[in-house]
Amino acid sequence: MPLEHAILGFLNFQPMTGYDLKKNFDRSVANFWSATQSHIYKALDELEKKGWAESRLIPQEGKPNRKEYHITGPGRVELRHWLVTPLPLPQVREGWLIQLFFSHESSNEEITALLQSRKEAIQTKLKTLKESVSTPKGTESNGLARAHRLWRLTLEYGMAYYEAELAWLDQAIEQVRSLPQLENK
Amino acid sequence: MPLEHAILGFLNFQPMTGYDLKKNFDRSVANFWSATQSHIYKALDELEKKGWAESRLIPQEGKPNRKEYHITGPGRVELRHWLVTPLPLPQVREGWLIQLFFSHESSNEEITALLQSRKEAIQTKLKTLKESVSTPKGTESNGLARAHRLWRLTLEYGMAYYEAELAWLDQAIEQVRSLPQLENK
DNA sequence: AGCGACATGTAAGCGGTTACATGATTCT
DNA sequence: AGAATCATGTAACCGCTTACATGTCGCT
Repeated sequence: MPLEHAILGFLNFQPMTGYDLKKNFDRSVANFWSATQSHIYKALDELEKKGWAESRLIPQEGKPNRKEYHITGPGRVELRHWLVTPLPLPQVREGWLIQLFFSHESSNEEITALLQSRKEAIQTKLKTLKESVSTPKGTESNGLARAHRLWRLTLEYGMAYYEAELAWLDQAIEQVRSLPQLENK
Repeated sequence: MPLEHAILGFLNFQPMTGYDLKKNFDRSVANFWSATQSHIYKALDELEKKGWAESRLIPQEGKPNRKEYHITGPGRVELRHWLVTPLPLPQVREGWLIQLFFSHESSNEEITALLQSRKEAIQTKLKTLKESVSTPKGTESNGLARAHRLWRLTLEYGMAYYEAELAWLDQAIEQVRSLPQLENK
């Protein structure tokens, strides 16, 4: 389960509360894995049950108490093991391809509009990705070079992916324009 | 919900049982949307509740009875509407990018092996896609040209996607090889 | 004798989302 | 006065998967 292991990954860096984790998710891995607060809290319970993390209460004044989780020995072992174990390719699930597939009764213009709207959505996604890669947040100090380059790689993956899709969309829009029109209707 | 609408798409072509639908899913859209039998039966119940499909029992001898579903008027309206309504981009969820992101404590060799194994998985996926595009199953007769070309487009999307990922993988493997090694360990 | 095609479903569980609930402090 | 930040969770639901259950016919 990537969520649990992502949490372990963060805890391996430093102890955190569920709240801290949420912020870290949003800041660093939201591009390829988002998590809701409630989901994170559930996962933390699970991690504690499995003995991969432990929590301790840190009382605070004026603010709610912190329930800080830290990774355990077995947690580190598990994390290291998971990190080098290839994940199976999950089932592809692209609803909009279903639309395209069954669009033979739509007009060429309707299909083009559908593809065009997807193109715009992808373009804005690509734009925000490009912005986040050009603003290197965080202190790029001493030992971080390695982690930083891996982080960049994940961003580059996203960009390559979106750019490939845009190229396909352009070509698909061209093809749809020259499709034989429907007879009936 | 793409599953329900995919079923409507098939029923719009001709009346079918859950069993027939499963076969059609496996044959034609499995590349981008797979469905289990149990899931299809549930969705058919739903469709009937919503009035988008109706069933009738066709007794058979020697074989189990067929419960054949056909699309209704409102079902057709719904399908046409859904087909031209852009879907929101779903959350990206790539577990293996989580692995890459947290791999800064793995050795360069371990990271390369991970990417390499993904490369092989993608290559076999691409190969089967290429095979299915070169064996044009089904009668390519008169009115099918339009539907057939849309089907081809979906396959081309898959191929473009996998090829882009392979290109990225090659480049990523190169980069990882030249990463500064870990100090500690 | 055993497997695959034909045909229908139920039940349990899992990963994830959305909505709800609470409450002090600090900044605008 | 109102919003944002800090901080924790529960409950309900949803889409989907996996496992289970049943039974005939025809082919090898």
